Amino acid sequence: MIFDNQYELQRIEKSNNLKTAGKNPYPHNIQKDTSTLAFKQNFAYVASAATQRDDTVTVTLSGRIKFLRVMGKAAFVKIEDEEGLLQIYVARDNLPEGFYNDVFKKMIEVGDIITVSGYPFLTKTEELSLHVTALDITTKSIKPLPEKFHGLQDHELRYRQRYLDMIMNPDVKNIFKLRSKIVSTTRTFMEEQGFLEVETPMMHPIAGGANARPFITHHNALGIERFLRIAPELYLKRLIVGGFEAVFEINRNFRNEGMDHTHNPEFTMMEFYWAYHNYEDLMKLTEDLFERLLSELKLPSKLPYGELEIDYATPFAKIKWEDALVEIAGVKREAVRDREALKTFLKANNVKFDENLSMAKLQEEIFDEFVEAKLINPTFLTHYPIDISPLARRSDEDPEIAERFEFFVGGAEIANGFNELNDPLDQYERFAAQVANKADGDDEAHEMDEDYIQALGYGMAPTAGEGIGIDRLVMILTNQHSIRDVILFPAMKPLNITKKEKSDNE
RNA sequence: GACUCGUUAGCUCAGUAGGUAGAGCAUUUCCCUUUUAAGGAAGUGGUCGUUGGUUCGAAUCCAACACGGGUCACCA
Repeated sequence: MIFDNQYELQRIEKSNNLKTAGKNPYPHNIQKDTSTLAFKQNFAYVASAATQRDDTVTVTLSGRIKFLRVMGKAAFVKIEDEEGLLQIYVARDNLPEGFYNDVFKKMIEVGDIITVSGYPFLTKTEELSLHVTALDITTKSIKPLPEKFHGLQDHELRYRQRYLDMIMNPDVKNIFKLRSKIVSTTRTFMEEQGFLEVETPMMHPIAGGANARPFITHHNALGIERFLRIAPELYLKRLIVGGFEAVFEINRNFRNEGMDHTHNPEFTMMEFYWAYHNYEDLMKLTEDLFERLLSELKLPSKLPYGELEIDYATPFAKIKWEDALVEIAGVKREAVRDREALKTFLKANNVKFDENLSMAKLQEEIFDEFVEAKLINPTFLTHYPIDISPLARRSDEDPEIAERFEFFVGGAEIANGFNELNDPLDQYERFAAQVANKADGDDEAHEMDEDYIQALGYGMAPTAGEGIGIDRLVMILTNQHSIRDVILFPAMKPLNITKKEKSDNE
């Protein structure tokens, strides 16, 4: 039996007693005609009424019992629905003979969902409450709730049992309401800009579009392996080849890598591709999106993020990659394109690195170590080295530079965009180089995607594309510092995994 | 993956010269018809994360493992 502790057994007995008393502990077709919030709004006038009540009206609402204070022949109960708490007053003499003592006190308890009818009144302490004239069980809870004052604190339980977290910490619901609003606002905004929302495969024959290790799954009928997508990029660009000129997708990506406060194995990204536009247009669109989000969410332009304050006033700052290394990291201007000088800089700052790294990778080490965390206000980094931008178009002015930007807020990467490489031969060679890297042991290097090359062979209009991490976007806008606090059911290790199961998988 | 801290009643937490476990809330019984973590009285409730080891004796000391938090690494 899954419910076998003493509290659960007691509650099951109460549930059975309800049945014996002719009351279904799980009835359906509940007719409620108001909510806790509407009750408080609609009956505020009771406070100024002479009798401090209005017993000419009767309303019905449902909620979960969060507090129960029985004082002999009367009780105060706080019930909670989606919108909040409401106090109800239950007195013996207002209920059918015997109901209060035999049913209410014996069979109904904290955690149960009840439906009550009654009229509004003001208590001695001037709290607008419902004076109950009818009360019934709506859903019997056979699991006791955590302690009412401290609630549920344990992070592990909060993530594993999000439903319980939501019951005990109702504020978490606000984060997910905001998340929903952010996604729907983003979707509406993109559609208004003329983008078409599309859905591309989640199961890929080749995991491409990013450098990351994929999850592998199996197709039984075909007897082949599939990879959960690490990015939708290559499919979306096939659609540009096919003739759509502005597409976007908001959906999940899967990366088989470590988990921490900014990484969940499945995460939500918006990617969009815009033909006949360039990455400057993307940056403008990103600014416009943020302005829209702040106004839609009714947020001021300066938002707290932990100890920081982030100023979202547009236009956002722009800084070139090499300038950031010089001005923020403190690399000497003449050293920026000098491999040996970059190594000297890294050594002088006690950064461990691989001596064989290319110049761009050395720059990246410096960037990651000394620049990224300092990009607090929204900032576009531009003029990336081509060497660390395998899918981006080469600059016409400087072949070492990619027409690309990354967007940082609060010291974290939020978006990445660039002019797409549409030269099929150049793309073929870059894939070939990645394949060589893979052969040398880089298990995150791209594989050759011949169909994608074929697609580019037909000609992809000049296109700019961008990916925005939705989870991180939600984090910075809601002042949450763990990705697990913006994902309803974050990935957790399984409990009770046996050693055998584990060794079987190794 | 590394380091580190944690895991004790349903929940929040105490608990070492090593001597078969405590509080508050919850729960059970009783009192109480305007409470606000209601109050008063008396009870029930625990494989002290798991498995081994040291010991006459382990929640406590040791080891391994599991899960979680934090930091780092990985993640353009």
